[in-house]
Amino acid sequence: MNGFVDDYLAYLLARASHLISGEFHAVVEGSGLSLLEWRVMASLSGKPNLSINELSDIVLAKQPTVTKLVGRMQLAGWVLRCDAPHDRRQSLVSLTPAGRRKVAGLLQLASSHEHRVMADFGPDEADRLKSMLRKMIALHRLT
Amino acid sequence: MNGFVDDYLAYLLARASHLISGEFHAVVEGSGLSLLEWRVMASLSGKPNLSINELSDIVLAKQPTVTKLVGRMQLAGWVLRCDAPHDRRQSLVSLTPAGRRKVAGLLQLASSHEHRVMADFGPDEADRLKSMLRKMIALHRLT
DNA sequence: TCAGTTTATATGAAATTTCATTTAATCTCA
DNA sequence: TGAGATTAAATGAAATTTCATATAAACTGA
Repeated sequence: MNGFVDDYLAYLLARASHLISGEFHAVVEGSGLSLLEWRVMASLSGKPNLSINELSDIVLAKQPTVTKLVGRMQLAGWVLRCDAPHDRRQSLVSLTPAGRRKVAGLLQLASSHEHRVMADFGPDEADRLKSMLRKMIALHRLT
Repeated sequence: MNGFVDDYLAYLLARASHLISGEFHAVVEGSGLSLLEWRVMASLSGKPNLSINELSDIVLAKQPTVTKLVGRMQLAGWVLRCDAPHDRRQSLVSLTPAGRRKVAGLLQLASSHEHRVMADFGPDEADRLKSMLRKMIALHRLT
């Protein structure tokens, strides 16, 4: 395919990620969210709230990017900011009811998209892929 | 770790890609290149030239982004543009001698970084990971 | 051949991201 | 306790990316 990049692990990861996420982003954008907004909302969906720093780690974006993104999402009515009880430097972000509703459907769609992607591999092979990725993430974790 | 996103294939791919590329980007940026510039130069390193469209496919960026990126890289003296002999709409990008020199060292470093990453897995397991990624890329190829 | 269509790249304006810095709160320990 | 160090988030300016569209060249079929 592309010479060097065709066999380079970092590139294979980037391209696979780009393609798989890209397929689902058609759905996400159809519902009026950007990739990053979707990631923020999906991350918040299980939890009462997350700080800006936690969010920027999870969504793989820089802190000022997330601060501004959250500002826009707050204007759009999907999230809410409040001060943390024990550390007033932190600003905790949580989903509004509207945000919760908005993300609920997408979570279903994401899950079925994932099933379709994994169906091309055997269930064993798909699990093996996931655990290799988890291992790689754990080994290279920054913290 | 992060609830939903912790078991979601698209996210595992994105995070693994982000971490592995991120490690090497420290090196890349140390040599005065951005991630995208490095991808452009690595892609060109095996070939006489590539068109803007081919490049934007390979480096996973949009066409106007690449047009402007290549403009900046040309000013910096790393690449050159020339018209395609058979289709004058195309603009073919190639490395300058300075660009070729610049990328040569990085290719070495990239390769040894990749070896270090893969060493955490057995050689068989690492190859299995790569071929699963290749298969996934092939199955979801856009063209 | 030439009108209409498609394809490749460029471009301007708007939106987003990033860098560097600031602000404000918390921690540390002499 | 309080001065200095550290941490969390916000901010302004600059750089980059994106969207929509423009431009120009190459096809296509009557």
